[in-house]
Amino acid sequence: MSSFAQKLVKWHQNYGRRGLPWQGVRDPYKVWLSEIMLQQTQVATVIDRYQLFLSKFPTVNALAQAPLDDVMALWAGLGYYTRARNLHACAKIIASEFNGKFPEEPETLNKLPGIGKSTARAIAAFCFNHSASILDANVQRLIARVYGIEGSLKTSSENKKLWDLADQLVPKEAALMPIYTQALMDFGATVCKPTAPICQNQVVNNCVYSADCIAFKNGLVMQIPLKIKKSPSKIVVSEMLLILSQDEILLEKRPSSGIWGGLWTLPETPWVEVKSENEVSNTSFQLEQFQPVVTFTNQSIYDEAKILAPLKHVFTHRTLYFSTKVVRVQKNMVKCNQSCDWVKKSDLGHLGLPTPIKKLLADFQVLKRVD
DNA sequence: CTCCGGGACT
DNA sequence: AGTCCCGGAG
Repeated sequence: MSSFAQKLVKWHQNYGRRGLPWQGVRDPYKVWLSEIMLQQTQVATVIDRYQLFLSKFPTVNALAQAPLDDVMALWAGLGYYTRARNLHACAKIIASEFNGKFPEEPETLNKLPGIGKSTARAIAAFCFNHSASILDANVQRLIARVYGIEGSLKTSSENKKLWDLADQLVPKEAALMPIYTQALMDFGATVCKPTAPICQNQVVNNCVYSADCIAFKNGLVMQIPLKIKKSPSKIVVSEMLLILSQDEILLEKRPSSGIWGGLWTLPETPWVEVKSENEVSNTSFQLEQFQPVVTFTNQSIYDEAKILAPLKHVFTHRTLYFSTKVVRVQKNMVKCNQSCDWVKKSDLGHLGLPTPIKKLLADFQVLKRVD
């Protein structure tokens, strides 16, 4: 075994994370689900949702047969909703084309929707002892530091270098692949962290790679991996309508792609870009901007509605400010198109709602708080 | 409050 | 290179 893998596995025996519900699991369905959830999402957030998801959809066939809306509802709040749509699409393919059994080769897994190269290898390693390395952000950071790779990890040459190194470091015994792969993830998450890695602690630096790590020996740990400047996010403004009639609320189903794709939101105007935060409060909207989705039989219903102060929500590279008009109506005072539906307040829990909308409805006591 | 981290897809 | 969200850290 390479000394790298040896050290890592030994470290994991003593200090690896314990008690996570997907650890030690070899069932490809469960491993796949956990890996997709853990993409871009922290462990603490995933734990409960993973259990909930499995209790609702115990098998890949159960997931494949579920309506997409049910899957979206269960995913709501996790973010990156393309993952949920791909998850459902992938389950259908596994059920129909693979007889409900996940393929074992990373190359085959990688062709399925939502399963990239690294996730494919994680599934293959955990479930089938496949001897190929994962390369998620944790592993990239670890290898880049140990080998002192100072340039951008995004360039194709540096990226290839990382994959090559990662594969060279894999243990020879295939039976060690599950534990080694888990160890890679744990080490990046708890020792070779993006901020405050263990080796930067002046008192106790017990990192097993300190003697080998080029970044550590050259004092470059915090410079690696090179952080790319992100382009400033645009500021957009919108207005939403909280339309209530008795125990029902009017919601709009968003198109399946784009922001909050496939989720249910309040009817809203198109998002208007403004140049600075100052312009947010003096951006005004008109009833016509809700067409063709929603209109009222009487203009005054809109004009006289109470308006709530703008709320802020930050995306990767959009910052949204949305104000909300609250309208209480009879249903026949509203005209809406196909993308809208009246939903009973008691049914809101079954729908996929974006986090800020959920929060707004909870604050407005339309939706009962879940936490 | 602001900032930052984290894969797949196009 | 740009598009997708959220929660935790600071």
